[in-house]
Parts: sequence; C-alpha cells; structure tokens
Amino acid sequence: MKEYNHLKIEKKWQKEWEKKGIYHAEDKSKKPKFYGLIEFPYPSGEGLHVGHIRSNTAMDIICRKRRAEGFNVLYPIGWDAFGLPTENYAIKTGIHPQKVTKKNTDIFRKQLKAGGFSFDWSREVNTTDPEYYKWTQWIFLKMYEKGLAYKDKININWCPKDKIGLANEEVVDGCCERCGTEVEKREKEQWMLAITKYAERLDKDLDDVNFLEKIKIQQRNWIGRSEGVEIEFRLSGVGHPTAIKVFTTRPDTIFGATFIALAPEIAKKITGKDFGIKIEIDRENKEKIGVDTGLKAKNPANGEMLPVFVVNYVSAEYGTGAIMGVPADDERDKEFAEKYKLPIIENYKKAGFKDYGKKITQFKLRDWVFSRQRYWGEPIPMINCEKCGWVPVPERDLPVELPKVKNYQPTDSGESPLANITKWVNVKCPKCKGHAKRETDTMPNWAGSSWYFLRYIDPKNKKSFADFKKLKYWLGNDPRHSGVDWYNGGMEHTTLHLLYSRFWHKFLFDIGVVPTSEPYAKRTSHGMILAEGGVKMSKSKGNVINPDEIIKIYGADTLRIYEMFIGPFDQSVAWSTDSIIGSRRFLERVWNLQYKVQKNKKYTEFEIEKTIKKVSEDIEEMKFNTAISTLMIFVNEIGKLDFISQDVYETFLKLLSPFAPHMTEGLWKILGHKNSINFESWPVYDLSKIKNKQIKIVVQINGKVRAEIMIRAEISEEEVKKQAISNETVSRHLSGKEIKKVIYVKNRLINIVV
RNA sequence: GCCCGAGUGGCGGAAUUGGUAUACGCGCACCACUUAAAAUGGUGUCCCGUAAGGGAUGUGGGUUCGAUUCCCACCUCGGGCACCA
Repeated sequence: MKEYNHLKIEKKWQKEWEKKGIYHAEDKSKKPKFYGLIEFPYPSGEGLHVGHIRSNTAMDIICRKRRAEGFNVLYPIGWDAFGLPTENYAIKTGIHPQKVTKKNTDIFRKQLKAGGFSFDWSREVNTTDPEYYKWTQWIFLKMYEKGLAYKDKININWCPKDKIGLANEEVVDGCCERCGTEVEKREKEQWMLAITKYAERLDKDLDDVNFLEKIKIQQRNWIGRSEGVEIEFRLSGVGHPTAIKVFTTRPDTIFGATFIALAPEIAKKITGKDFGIKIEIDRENKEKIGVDTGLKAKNPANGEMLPVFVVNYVSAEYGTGAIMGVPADDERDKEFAEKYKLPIIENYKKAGFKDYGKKITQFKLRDWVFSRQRYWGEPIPMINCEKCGWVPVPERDLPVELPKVKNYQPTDSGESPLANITKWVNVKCPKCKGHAKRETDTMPNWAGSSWYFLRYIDPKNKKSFADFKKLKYWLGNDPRHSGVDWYNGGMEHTTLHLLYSRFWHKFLFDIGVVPTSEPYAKRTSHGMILAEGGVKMSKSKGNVINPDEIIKIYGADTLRIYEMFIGPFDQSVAWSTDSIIGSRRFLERVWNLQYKVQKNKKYTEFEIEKTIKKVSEDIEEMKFNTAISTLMIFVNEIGKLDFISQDVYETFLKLLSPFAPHMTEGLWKILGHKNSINFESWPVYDLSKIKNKQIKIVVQINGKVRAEIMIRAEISEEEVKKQAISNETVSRHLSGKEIKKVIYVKNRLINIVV
C-alpha cells in the first residue's frame, strides 16, 4: 500500500496541467461558454491570505464543474496593482513601486499556482502595465469626450500631518486612516466623473440582474433614490426677488411647516452673508444650531410668512440645500424648533402630493472624485494649455506613462510628486503647439478594476481594449440579460467597486463598444476568514496564517477541502488549525479506498445517486460545507464494505475532483485511465434507481416521538395507521386515551393526537 | 438612529414547502492493534434521571396536531449607512 504523498502528487499534476494548458479558454468554440470571475487580488507585501484561497477555491469548484458539464470555461486571474501600500513602501525605501509590484506578483503567482486553481494563466493582466493602463486612459478620454469627465473645485479630505489628499474611503470617522489625525476640508480642483447621470439606470437595472438580495439592497441604499417634490417659497421683506426652492418627500405636511432651514452655502449664496454656521465633520456633535437670517418666506399653501434659518443640519449637497421645517412630523425639525422656541402645529390639514410643486427624483449618490495627488496610479491623460485650456492627450500618444521620479513623497502644496518632474510636465499643446503642462494627478485605484474583466477576454489586443466579436462571445448577445456569468467577491466591494464598474460598463455600452448594458449577470459574496478567536488576522497581532505552510504540511487539496468545510461560504468564520486534520483524514480514507476496488464486480447495494444529487445542488448554491459532509458520509458508508466496484469509486472521484483536483487526478490515473479526470463529464443522477423497499416512519403522540416503524413503500395511509397503533410502545401510550385526530405525512411521520 | 445578517453541544456547524433538533468534522472518554507511543480502526459523547420519562435551538409571548423554521415584543453580536429632508 502506497501512502498518500500530497507533495509529490500535487507538484506532478500542477506541472502536467500547466504543460498541456488544459485550463486555457478557447475563443472559438461550439460549446456553450461560462465566464467565472473572482476579484483580482492586490499583490500586497504580506503575501496570499487564506481568505484568497477560500474565494478562489469556491469559484474554482464551480468552473471545474462547468467544464465537466461541457462548457467552454473562462476563469482568469490578474493583478490590481496600483495603490497605496506599494506607494507607501516606495516612499519609505526608495525602491520603485514597479519593482515592488513585480516582486509581490511573483510571490502571489507562485502561491496561487500551489493552490491548484484552474486559472487560464495565459490571460494574466496587470493594471500597472502601460499596455493595460493605456486603455484605462482611453476610457477616461472617451468619458471626457462625452462630457462625463469634468474639472471642479470641491472640498477634499486633507490630512495636515501627512500633507496628503485622502479619498473618502481613506477617512475613518473623520480621521486619517493611517495616522489618525483629524481630517480637514480643503478646496481643490479635481477631476470628476458624472456617475450621477447614470444614477437612475444603476438603480433600475438592478431589477434585471441576479445579485444576492443583500447586495442589491446595499447598492440601492448607496444610490439612495427618493421621490419627492420641489416647492418654491417666495422671499419677501428685504428686497429679495428670489425664491427658495425646497425639496421634500413629504409635501403632504406643508401645512405643518413653521420655518425654513438653509444649508450654510445656500444661505451665503442668497444673502451674501456668512452666518458662521458650519456643518461639522465630527459626527458625534449632533446638536442642532441655527441663526435667523431675518428673511421671511411665504408658504404657498396658506400664505403664512415663515422665518428663514441657517442651520448646521442641512447639507448643500443634497436636494436643494433647503428644507421646510415641519417640527410636528420630523424628529430633527422638532429638536431644532424646541431649542429656538418655534411653533409646533399639531393636527394640521394634509395636502396632496403635487399640490404645491413639481415631482422630482433625488439621489444620495455624488459624482466620483477621480483625482489623486499620488504617484502610483494611472496618469490622467490631460494637458492644460495657457491658450486652449484643457486638451485631451491624442489617442495616438497613449499610454501616458509614469515617469521615473527620485522621491515618491507628495509635495507640500498637496500636489502629486509628478509635479516636480518638469521635463515630463512641460509639453506642447496638442492643439496649438504652444506652451502647456500635463495634468499631474493620477487616477484612483478603482479605475483599473472597473473594466479588467473585459481585458481578460482579449488581453493582448493592441488595437482596442478587446475585440467586439470576442466580447460578444464571452458576454453574450442579449444586451439586457448577459455579462460575466458569475462574479464572486467580498461585501466590502459592493458599493464602490461594483457600482463603479457597472457605471463604466454602461458608458461603454452607450458608446457601442461592449455588447451588454450590465457587466455581471450574477453576483455572490463570500465571508471573511478571521484568526482563531474571531479577530481579524494582522501582522501586528502575529496571527496571520500563511497558506504555504499549510500546503506544505497537509497539501493544497486538504487546505481546499478544509476551507470549503469550515462553515457557510457567505459568512465570516474563524480559522482553526486543529480542525484541518479532519479534512486530511477524509482524503486519506479516499486514497485508501483504491485498495478495495474490484474491477468486475457490480456494486448495487449503496446508492450513489443521492450523493450525486446533493453534491451537484450544493455546489450551485455555494453550500460547499454540506457538499463535503455528503461526500464524507458516502466515504464512511462505503468504507464499511468489503469491496467497492470501480464504477462507483470513479463516480465518487468525479464528484470530489473539483474540491481536491490533484488527488483525484492521481487516483484516476492509477485506475488505468490515460486521459485527465478534467475531461470527464459530470455524473448525472437517476432518482428512480434509489430503491427504498422499506421506509422508516416516525410515530408521534401529541407531537412527541414515541416509536419508529418500518413500512413497505406505497402501502395505504390506513395500513400505516394500523401498523403504528399496533406498535407496542405506541399502544402503551395510547391505553385509556381517546384518539382525536391522526396526521400522516407521507414517508415521514404519523402524529396521533389524543 | 436607520438598513441588512446571525444567535443551536466543550468548539466549527447540520436540519426539504413547518414534520425524528444536534448530520458532518474537531475535541474528549473508553476499547482494539503495539514492548510502548504515534498513527489507524471501533464504541460512546446536549442536559437531568438507574430506568420509565422529562427538559433544551438568545429571552418572553403567540399561531399550529407539530416551530431552529412563521408572527409580535425584547436582548446580544457582526456588517453597512448616517443630520439624505
């Protein structure tokens, strides 16, 4: 008997599969296609996380099953490599981020290959490759051309300690994510993308995609669509001809309005005065403050003159920046009214929805701040000419490559380090050939990840980001109901990445370069893997599990099985090194079953049909933990027998192969097959083969289990009742009692009510 | 404050449309094999009780012949949003 040697087996088959390129997707195929996608990793210096193994294995199992079901499968991988950690490392060490990225991707690649994932490595993409970001820049230029990219003076988050502009997502509770310093607002010219123009469609089209409900809910909350009415309140008294427009979702409460509240910016616009009211960033300070502007506004419903206040709880960025205060119906207005002794009307008359204004739709979604004052990102391909203003870099000059710099530290003025490279910055205007300067801001790291799944389809194309025919094949022909077939990723990317990439895709659809209006047909999400004890894995806590070591000791197959068995796929789970042994023991049992195989004996006693059904269904629902427990139960049962017929063993190996590809491949060859188990078709089940001559029925009395009886299948209800009542234990419990009712659930239980 | 999700043995967790609660795995105990240990195999393992039986799925109530599952109220934990008018 040969022992299960995972090191030898895994190395051997990984080499063989790579050599033969068996996981390469075909661009021209008569088979139906399946495009399975995972979020491409950020190659951090910390190496692969066991969480990567979890989500990659899940999609790997689905893709392997699809191949066995006869699909032409695309399961690609790449690197989302622009970003802060690499840049910060460069600032600290002076090593070029490209070098760091190369080193990290090499490590990640090696680690992923050791996991035995069926990626098509020939399509690897890297967002920091100029051949890749050329097209990221190209998409930006198209957006500029269509008026979706524009420059605007806005408040950005500024960390006074790091002297750096921060993205919203880098601000945690009003403080810098890295140094904890309180963030200030600073006005700065930024490139913006008009995602709000797509708000309506981004919301509505969620109806047509197969995303998990909680993902749709989060997207909808983020977009924040609400229908209301815009009402004009005419100003009078101080010689103001203007009116104040108010947005409300409750126009029916207009008779209860006792004041008007303005955002500070709006008040300044109307009166030209600064009232010293500020909207605090500090979220804990929720006390409502206001100043009376002295203006009066006429309520169009009843002609009453209402005082107009500047307040700190109305934002200029939502609605019209002005509200009607209805203290009787709104908690915030009530708090304000009580503090400033304003009247609170109860029992006022209700108005109709559109009686005093016109219906409009508002969104919480804001336009996307697209500029970063950083080095390690895609340069924004724009040139500022003294005469012509902003001029896009001509397409033929793409990509605008990142120049070499000596110092990656941002400048004191908050500009990108690129601003110091005068040779790079100073250019001729493409229009008038006059003196001009390049934009020195770069794109956020959400840019490259907004379209990477399209590049996988045609990664080496030099003429376009991807050939349209290939896009049509892999995304489908139906413009409304297609895209990547199945996209799995983390919940943390539900609002930003998922929304941004849907926005970009819709834009590309509108200009006719992609065939579908939605990028992803189906989206699911995984839970995180936490350290033992349920805390986050982190270097500083020293509780990070390195997958390499687990693979070395137990094998990739064991790690894969363990991570799929660890708990429900969509929930967070705590790592437990002690429990891995169970997955290893299971695989060893499977391995040892080969010595019980008898070639010519037909095996009829045990039903593999149920196992096929359950495992097949569980994979589709991502219930990998119960799929594995089903496989374990089968092995436990079959292990009790003296011999196993080869056909049953082979069917079992096919079911196990997506989970443990290396071992099953090894066994497949040992059984005498020349071809890879990867080319075998997925087992089908035939429920009619399950012969249940005897069925176990539970007998309850008043809902309490008292006995079990065996019945023949298909006997009548009357006979089952007779048999149940005649049971010894049952009759003992029934003696001296009157039977009121008998409930019979077919093939399951009988409940006698006394 | 609002919106999601989850509370089941010592631990990770199972449970079809409401139908045997605790599958599968870890751990633990005992047995076999062994000079011994490890490994492996076997048996047992929610609680009380010798047993018959009784009690348990965060807490309290309800619907039902029957509730982990459905309804109401509350508590705890995780995630998201946050003065959104």
